[in-house]
Amino acid sequence: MIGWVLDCYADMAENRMVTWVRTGQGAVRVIGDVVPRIYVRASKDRLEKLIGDLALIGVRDVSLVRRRTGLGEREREVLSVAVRDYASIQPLAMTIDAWGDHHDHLLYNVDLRMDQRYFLEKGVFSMGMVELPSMTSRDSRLRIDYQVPPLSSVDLRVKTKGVGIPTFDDPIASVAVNDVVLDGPEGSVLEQLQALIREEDPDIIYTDKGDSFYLPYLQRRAAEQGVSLELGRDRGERTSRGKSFFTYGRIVYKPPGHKLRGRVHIDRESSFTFRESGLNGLIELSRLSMIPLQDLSRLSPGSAISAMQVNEAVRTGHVILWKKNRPEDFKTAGALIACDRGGFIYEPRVGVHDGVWEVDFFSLYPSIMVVHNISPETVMCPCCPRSSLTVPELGYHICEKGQGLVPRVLVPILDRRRVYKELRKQGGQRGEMYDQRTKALKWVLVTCFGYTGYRNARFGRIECHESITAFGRDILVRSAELAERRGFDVLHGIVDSLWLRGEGSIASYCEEVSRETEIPLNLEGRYSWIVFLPSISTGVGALNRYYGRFEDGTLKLRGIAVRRRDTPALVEDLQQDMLAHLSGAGDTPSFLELVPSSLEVMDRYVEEVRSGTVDRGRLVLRKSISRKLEEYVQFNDSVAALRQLHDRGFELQPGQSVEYLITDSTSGSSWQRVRAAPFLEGDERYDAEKYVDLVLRGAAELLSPFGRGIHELRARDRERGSKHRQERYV
DNA sequence: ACGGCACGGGG
DNA sequence: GTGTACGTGCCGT
Repeated sequence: MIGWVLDCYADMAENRMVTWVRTGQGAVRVIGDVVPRIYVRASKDRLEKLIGDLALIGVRDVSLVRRRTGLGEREREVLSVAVRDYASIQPLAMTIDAWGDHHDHLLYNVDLRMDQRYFLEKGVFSMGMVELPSMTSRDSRLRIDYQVPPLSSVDLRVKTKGVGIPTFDDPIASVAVNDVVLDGPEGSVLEQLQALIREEDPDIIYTDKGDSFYLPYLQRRAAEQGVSLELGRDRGERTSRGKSFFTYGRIVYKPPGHKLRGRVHIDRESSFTFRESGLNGLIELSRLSMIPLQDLSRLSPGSAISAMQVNEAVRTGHVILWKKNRPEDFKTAGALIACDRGGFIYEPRVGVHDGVWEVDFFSLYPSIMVVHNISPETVMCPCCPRSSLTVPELGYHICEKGQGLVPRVLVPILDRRRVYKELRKQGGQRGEMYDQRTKALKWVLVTCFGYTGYRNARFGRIECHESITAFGRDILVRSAELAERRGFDVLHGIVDSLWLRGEGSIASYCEEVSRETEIPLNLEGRYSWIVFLPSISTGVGALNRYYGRFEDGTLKLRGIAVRRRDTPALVEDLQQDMLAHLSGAGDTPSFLELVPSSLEVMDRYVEEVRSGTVDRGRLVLRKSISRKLEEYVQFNDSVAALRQLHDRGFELQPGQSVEYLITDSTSGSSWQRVRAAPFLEGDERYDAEKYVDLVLRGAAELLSPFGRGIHELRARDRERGSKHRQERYV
């Protein structure tokens, strides 16, 4: 019988691996074994002593084997220690670790995932095809035209009885499974739900906020009603702990995961990869990283690339150094940053420009890593001190002898992304599927660069990060020079993109640059017009704030309010409406002609705000919080809203968002100043003048290069106000 | 004037 | 298990 690997996890009590395989006849549970091994590197004498010491505490299944303990190194003798009890891996490692320090010995393969160990040993992988009952692989990980498993799914939606923020004490109002709505007495709803899930037997259950609220809520209600609720195919949920952590330059909150057994729970809210690239994106990354779908849905693309690197290392005879250091030590700035000047930026020419070409490199940073063989073991490798391959500006030499781990992992990813893009262009029913795979791979590629500079990454190294950005700057500068030589005017350039104006052949320019740099430079499009915005503080070109209209009519917007998460719907709508108005222009003169009339769009918004009739929901601001209420040292709108929530017994974790309406922006009292969104009833007075100012700012952001900055628009507003008053008196 | 605080990026 | 550093702008004191 043939099936697909749906899920895999360790049964810690029995020291066995449980794999769920989806066959034509449904899902089958397969029990398997893997003996986890940890490895110790030490001097010969020390290893002899370790063998004796381990025997004293009852660990006798040890042997000397040959493995690579570092990238680019030859195999050496290490001690392999079999750990029969899955729960003892960490404790045993800590015991051994405590017997000496890192001068005496180093430990390896301590913190590998159990599913990863199992898959690597069996030669199978998540979402791959296997033959039962032997669990032998009938699939190949890097196949492009793989057969996608026929997964069935249901959508689970829960409604609670109660007002404001739902709590575990609210009874269930209704539960919907796809289109079937279950309501009535709570106990009966839960029993019907159980029966329905058993009958439908879906492979995937989709929820929104299933992790952060609804699954634990349903369990709690079931316990309260004295009924049992089992949403998986086997008993028990695999839960983890919620956490706030620092990433992407800010704090985010990750709720505890609620993973089912034998069925996959995907919480759309807590799955970045699903949101960005759908089920096909998840499946693609699950196959490549060998991380089970359900786990992967809760991980970042960075974890996926990291897993791919670990897998590649293990397959090529490496053992993986134990990462004990947890991320409490933040980077001490200084020397590191001095070397790293980030991506190169041409100062944009502020204002509107027409007939502008935009060209972008295809996955610039990952391509650089491949073309220039950048990897932790290849940059300043000990084997090629006189290598002719060097990094611009920095002079680091790069290994000439072999391809590094990072490029080895990247090549198939870049190839796949290119092929999927081509397949998508050919059209057909599978277009959407290829598109999703492309998006998933794109994210993996983006984070791969970030990981090289991440101190907690397994294969990170700051010199790699520096080298990549140095090559990037060099490539962009050379490309800009080539453009100028062909008579193009370089209006703006940032990291992997250039904006050019001129009469030359853009196609042959792209060809030339692609040939010279060995990295494809693609034409993103031609703008009818594009506006580069100034920085308010410095007045000169802002790097990443622009909006433009492509010749096919689509808009490209960066860095302006519509793109920000904290912008209220009102201001977002304002900018969209103004942009729609401006997109009627086809060139610079007609654009400038439309600027005055675009202010009429703004005027309508101002009037609506002052009339007091704006739907309160459109005025809600959302801010993510970086700390707990008591840790804030400065009073502001968010803190006011947090206090309100606190007063009513709700606490938010760092990384969660707070939403509120501004009711009196000048008030020092929390309840006067804002109204937290969960307590909104829809008829409260809002601070109209505050919102008028937000509208003016939204408009000024777009029009500041055209004599309509915030000061001008405020003055105009005051003037119109006094004119209105005069008219009324006349 | 200055520190506290939050946001974006890429398709 | 969690990409980086940085520019930017608003707000409160």
